[in-house]
Amino acid sequence: MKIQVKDFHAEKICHSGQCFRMEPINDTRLHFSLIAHGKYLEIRQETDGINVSCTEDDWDNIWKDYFDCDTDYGEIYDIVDASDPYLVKAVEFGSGIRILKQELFETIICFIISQQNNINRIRKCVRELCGRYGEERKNERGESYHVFPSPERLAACTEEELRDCNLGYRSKYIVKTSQMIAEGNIRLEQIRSMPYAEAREELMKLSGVGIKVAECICLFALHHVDAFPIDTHIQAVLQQHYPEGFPFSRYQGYAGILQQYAFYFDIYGKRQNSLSPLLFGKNDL
DNA sequence: GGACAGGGTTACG
DNA sequence: CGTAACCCTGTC
Repeated sequence: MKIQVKDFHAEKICHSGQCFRMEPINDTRLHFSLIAHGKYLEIRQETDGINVSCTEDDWDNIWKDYFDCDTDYGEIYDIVDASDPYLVKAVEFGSGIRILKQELFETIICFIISQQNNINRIRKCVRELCGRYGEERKNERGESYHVFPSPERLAACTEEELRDCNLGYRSKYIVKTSQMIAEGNIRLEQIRSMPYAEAREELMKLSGVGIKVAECICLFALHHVDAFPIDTHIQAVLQQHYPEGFPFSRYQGYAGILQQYAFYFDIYGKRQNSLSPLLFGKNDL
């Protein structure tokens, strides 16, 4: 099914570090698979939108919102301070990145895994976790895929079992956090309806969730767009380009999105950076 | 081939 | 409140 949508760059989204179950198909740069909400989706990049492998119903009920398609990301360019060359460049470089609305439990676990870790390895860990503990299903072509495991399933794992997924010391956090959620001590339903500050505070009660991970969960699952996770990259950016402080008040309602663009620019924008398997550019579709 | 770092958090002192 | 320790793998 063909979807007309502006400012949608599948490849950049895939590598932006906010999601870990979207992958290139056959190392292409235009064709991607994604597993979420128990479903398998393929996305093909077109010049004026994307082609998706789902029914119209699923697009309307699931994916449209998942990709935040009701938000006009073109607005971002208009509100960025034209006299801030760093941000102008970052936003230009990251154009087409959207902030996804991912599932809460999955996002919690993925970002616990993300600490002291890099994107490729996070992907590998998550793939392993899903392969072992996620329910198996078949896509339209009869190929099997695994959905993200339930809190109950992960709560039943021992720390040692999870270590086999190369999770290291994070295994303990994942068992504990899954147990807290499965036993109902922390209620995800409630967190979903909380305002940003409250949700962040509640998330930090989970084992292995500190301020940075909580901010990531707020931004990439709960769509609190003022969340502003500060990792080592962003820390360096703030020090280098905003010694007087980042103008948060100017960018209310956009801080998280700008953070994501800055993060992406910092990782891939410098060409000599070996992390970058590809050279992205503005006209690089 | 060993050392180091990779989107931090916890548990100490 | 600052800082070591946590685990593993890809990279140089």
